[in-house]
Amino acid sequence: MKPSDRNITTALRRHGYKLTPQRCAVVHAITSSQDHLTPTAIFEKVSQNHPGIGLVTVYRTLKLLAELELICELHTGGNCPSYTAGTSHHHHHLVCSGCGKVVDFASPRLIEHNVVELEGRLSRESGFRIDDHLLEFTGLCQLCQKAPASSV
Amino acid sequence: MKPSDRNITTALRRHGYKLTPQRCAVVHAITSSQDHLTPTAIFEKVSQNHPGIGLVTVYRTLKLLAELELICELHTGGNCPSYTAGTSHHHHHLVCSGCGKVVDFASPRLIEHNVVELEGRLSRESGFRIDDHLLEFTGLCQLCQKAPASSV
DNA sequence: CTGTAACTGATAATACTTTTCAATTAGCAG
DNA sequence: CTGCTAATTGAAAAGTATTATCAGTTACAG
Ligand SMILES: [Mn+2]
Ligand SMILES: [Mn+2]
Ligand SMILES: [Zn+2]
Ligand SMILES: [Zn+2]
Repeated sequence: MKPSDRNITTALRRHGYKLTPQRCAVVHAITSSQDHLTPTAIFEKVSQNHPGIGLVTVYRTLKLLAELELICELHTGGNCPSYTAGTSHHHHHLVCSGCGKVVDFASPRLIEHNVVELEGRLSRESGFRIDDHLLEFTGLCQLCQKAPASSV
Repeated sequence: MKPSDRNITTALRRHGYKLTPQRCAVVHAITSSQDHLTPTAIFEKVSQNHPGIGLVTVYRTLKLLAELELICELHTGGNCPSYTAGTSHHHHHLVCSGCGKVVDFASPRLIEHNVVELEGRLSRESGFRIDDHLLEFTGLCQLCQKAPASSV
């Protein structure tokens, strides 16, 4: 077991969760890759050394690890696609993680300027051709701060 | 038909698409709301004045309008959830819209500083309690710039 | 060891989106 | 105005992703 694995597994134990071979396998699949992996990709990776593991268990473990913030989950969990008019002007989003409400805002020129500069640097370093950027804030809207989240 | 509707419908015609009542209804549902609406919400809204419309048609129309960039689609279409180790340090993402590859990067202190300032302002203006932010660039990785996208 | 609550995996259920295809229709030519 | 035709629609089915149920198994505290 690699040290990076141990960090996570001991954290699991510390939180009172049992250390099953399945959970260890999922952790190892994640720590042993540089990439962001989809649940299915992780399942396939785990299945090699641990045939018979259920995809369900992979989902459960990922959810658990992400909740404990032991792994990085990409994309704000929110209900993914939603649509609105007025795509014309470049803008960004403030998303309520309670009810899903979205507020559009324009980011100040200063930030946009810095971001464009950063785009240039990242592009040079990574070889990506960068087309667009997205600045997104997540939090709780006024209503959801009071009431416990009422979901969409 | 509101002027904002007309903008979109004439654009549709200009691109050679037929102007069906269903499409007009979907466009109107979107332009007549301030919010970002999910496909289902749009379907329900349209169904009121246009019972019998198929959910399929709503999906088709949304896809069309988004492709023509006549409406704003929230969240980078990408295959939503993916996981990686090392959530400890705050970082951001560079995502390939061709193959889904994700590169992590730390944004420069200058940007983080500006963003925190912006958070304060947005919070005051909107009443949101802001918990986190996400800066995401989308583009094409080196491979996908050559080969036509090979999907995940 | 033993007991038990936590955990697993097969299955089913749910949810969301796309495909298929026969019937309908928008919009053009005449 | 017709009449034609390719585009479009909607019902149904299929595909895909995720979650719930539940009987059997297992990690681990005592
Ligand atoms: Mn928007
Ligand atoms: Mn990451
Ligand atoms: Zn809210
Ligand atoms: Zn790529």
